[in-house]
Amino acid sequence: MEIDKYTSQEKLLVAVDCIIFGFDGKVLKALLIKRGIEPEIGKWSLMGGFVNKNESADQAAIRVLYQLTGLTDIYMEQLYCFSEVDRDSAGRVVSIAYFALINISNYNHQIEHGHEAMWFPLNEIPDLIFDHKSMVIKAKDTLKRKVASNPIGFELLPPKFTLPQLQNLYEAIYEAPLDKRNFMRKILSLDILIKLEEKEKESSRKGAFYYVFNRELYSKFEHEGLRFV
Amino acid sequence: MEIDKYTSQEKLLVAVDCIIFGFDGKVLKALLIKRGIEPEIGKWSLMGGFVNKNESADQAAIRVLYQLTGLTDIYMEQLYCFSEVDRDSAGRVVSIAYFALINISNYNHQIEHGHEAMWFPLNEIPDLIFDHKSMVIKAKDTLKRKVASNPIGFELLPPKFTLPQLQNLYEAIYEAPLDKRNFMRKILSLDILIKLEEKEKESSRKGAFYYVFNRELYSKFEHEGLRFV
DNA sequence: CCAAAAGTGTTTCTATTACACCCATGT
DNA sequence: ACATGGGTGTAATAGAAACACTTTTGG
Repeated sequence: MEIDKYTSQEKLLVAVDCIIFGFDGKVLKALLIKRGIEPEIGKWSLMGGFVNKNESADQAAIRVLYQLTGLTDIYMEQLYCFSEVDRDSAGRVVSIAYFALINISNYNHQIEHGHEAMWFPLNEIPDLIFDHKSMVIKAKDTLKRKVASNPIGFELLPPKFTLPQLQNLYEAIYEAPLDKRNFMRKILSLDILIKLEEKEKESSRKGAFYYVFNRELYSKFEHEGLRFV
Repeated sequence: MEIDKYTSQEKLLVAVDCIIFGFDGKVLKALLIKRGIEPEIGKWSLMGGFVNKNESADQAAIRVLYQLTGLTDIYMEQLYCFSEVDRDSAGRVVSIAYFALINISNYNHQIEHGHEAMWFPLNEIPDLIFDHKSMVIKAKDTLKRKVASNPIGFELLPPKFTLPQLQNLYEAIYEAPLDKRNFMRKILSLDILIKLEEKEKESSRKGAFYYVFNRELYSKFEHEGLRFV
């Protein structure tokens, strides 16, 4: 049984596309796939799929991401709805773009999923189908803006991370160097990180202390009241 | 002739809904209409309509606004795409919400358009159909955030306005009083307003100088580099 | 002459920036 | 012993916040 009292209205195909960001310690990357269906089969593309009648766009984005990468429980946020009439050369498709932030090491483990997926540094994104390039650009802008006042950068790092790692991340997002002392002071003054006794010893002889982000400490602020950079 | 190679995919109804903000000199308001179609006919609602196959969501929003108010050339921005499966009780409709900023005196002139439209102060919004209330709330949040770093507040005022009027607007949006001297200094230091010789004499005996926003002066900054408050 | 709103400066405080050396450790 | 990246403090500057009186003019 289906209710639908809006007869004689034109329906449209509705899709989701995901800009998946990852950080390898040095540069920000986006995950792309070789498109598996016509048209434009074989070209690089964002991960996407259609929204079914029984699911919301959020649910579709989560499903698509899971089907194509096997990933669950990842940070995802609606970016923008792209709806130019001719944006898809094969039909009228409205696409709701999402951006996702993932800890890149979580995905390299499960690349065996078989899809031809590949990480591209953001300044080496190849030609993409349709309007996917502008989706990536908008996602990058939005990330840059949001990361300054929301605690979402942590989503791109492992649960335990060092301050130099966090700083590298911010430098990659801003494409600008930051002062080590000022950065440390500012981040620590927010009082949302917990310092562990343990040290990361891979990338230096001295070793850098691990920290974890503490959501409880952050939630005191709630209403976007923090400046991270 | 119609191309559409994505056969066997479910299509959905796609709509736009507009949160129209106005400012009467004292309080921020939203323009609502009594819904003219079933279901929920006669209840208060945002202005909305379906997206046709041959138009983008932006175009649909502009069209809907024109059809319902007669207004053209107004500031409008995509807010968010609402797509919960049950958001519309009469069928599966994905709605792309837009917010519009208008100079309220432009619309009071043409209220003869016959639709049962009415301005409501933002803190006196009645019950609205579907998820329209959450659209209004999100629009208000977004406006609050954007107005701090983008020169969009001016869209809510007449072309010529006084600094006290501008301050009242910011106070209404922030729901907080601002210091007159600090506000004036900050706004004028941005160097994007041009002072006219003319004074507004309605609201005080002394009269307040008119200013106009100068888009050329602003465009030097471009990349969201300004803080208005 | 008075009520009502416009306009005007200075000081305090807080946040941001700039900057250079020592520390710990594995090889 | 040395090379490598981690960790630390202080001074200068700029921006934000607090604050009260004078000006204009229509009635």
